[in-house]
Amino acid sequence: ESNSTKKRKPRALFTRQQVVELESRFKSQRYVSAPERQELSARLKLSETQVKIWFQNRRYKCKKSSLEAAAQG
Amino acid sequence: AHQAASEGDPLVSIQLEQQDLWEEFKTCPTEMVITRQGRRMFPIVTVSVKGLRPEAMYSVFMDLILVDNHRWRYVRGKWVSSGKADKPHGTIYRHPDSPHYGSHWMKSPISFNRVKLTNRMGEGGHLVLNSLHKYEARVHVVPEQGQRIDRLPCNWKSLPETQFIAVTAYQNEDLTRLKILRNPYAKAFSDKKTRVSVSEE
DNA sequence: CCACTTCAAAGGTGTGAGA
DNA sequence: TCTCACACCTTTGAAGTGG
Repeated sequence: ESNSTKKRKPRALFTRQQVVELESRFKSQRYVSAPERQELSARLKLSETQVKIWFQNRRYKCKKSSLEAAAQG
Repeated sequence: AHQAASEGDPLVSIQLEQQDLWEEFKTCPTEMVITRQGRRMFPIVTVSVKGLRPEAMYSVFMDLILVDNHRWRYVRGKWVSSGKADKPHGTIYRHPDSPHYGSHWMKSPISFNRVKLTNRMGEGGHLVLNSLHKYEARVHVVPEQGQRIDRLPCNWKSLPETQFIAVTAYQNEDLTRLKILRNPYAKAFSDKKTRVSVSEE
C-alpha cells in the first residue's frame, strides 16, 4: 500500500492548567486511588485513563531522571 | 567558636557543579545572549546543596549580580571597560520545584536550566539584564516562613566561576565555537562544518 | 502496576540579513 | 547594536506494547 491511509499519531498535549494541577497533585501524592482519579478527571475534563496513564508516565519519568542523576555523580 | 549559635544546625553549603566546563568558557571569557523573548543560559548554573534540614521547607532562588561598575566593549578581539554601568533591574528567578523539602533539594544537584535572560522588562519570571554588563550568578536557599528556623548561617552563595558578559549577539568567535561544541541544541552548526567533504556520488 | 518504545510537536541553537 | 526569520537539531510526553 502506498502513502494514502497511514495512521499518523496526532499529538494532543494537555493544557497548561491541566498539567499544573496534575503536577501539584503528584508533588504530594505519587499514586492516586480510583475515587481520587475520578474526581480529578472530572475536574480537569480528562478521561480516567488519561489521568491514570499520566501518573504512570510521570512516575517513570521521575525514576528515570533520578537514576541518571545517580549515574553521573 | 561562633558556630554554636545555631542550635546544632549544620552549615548550609552551596557548591557549583560542572566547574571544569565553566572554567573552559571563562578563559574566553563567557558571553550570554539576551533576547527580547528570553534566552537560556549555557553552561547551565547547577549547584549541589548540603546541610539543610531534610524535613524543613525551602525555596531556592537564583539572581545575577553586577560584578563591577563598568560597561564593556569588544574592541579588536578584547573586552575593555568603557563608561559607567547602568542601574541594575534587580530581578530574581525562583526555581520551579519551590517550595520543597530539604531532602528533595539535597538528593540531587539543582539545575537552573530553564531560567531565561532578557533585556526587556515585563517578561514574567525572566531575569532582566543590561547588555554589555558583567554578571555573576548567585544562589539562595530560603527557609519557608513558619518553620521556626531562627538563623541559617550562609543561605546564599555567589559563584565567581559563572561570570559572563551579557550580549545581544556573540562577539568572541572562540566563545561561539565553544558554545556550538558543548551545547547539544547547537549541534546543527557543528555538523554543518563537518559536512564539507561530503559531496554526493 | 512497571518496563521500555513510538514519533510528531514543541522549542532551543547560532546565522545572517537588515534596521 | 539590536531584532528577526529561517534551518536544523534536541527534547518532550501522551499513547502504544508487552510483561
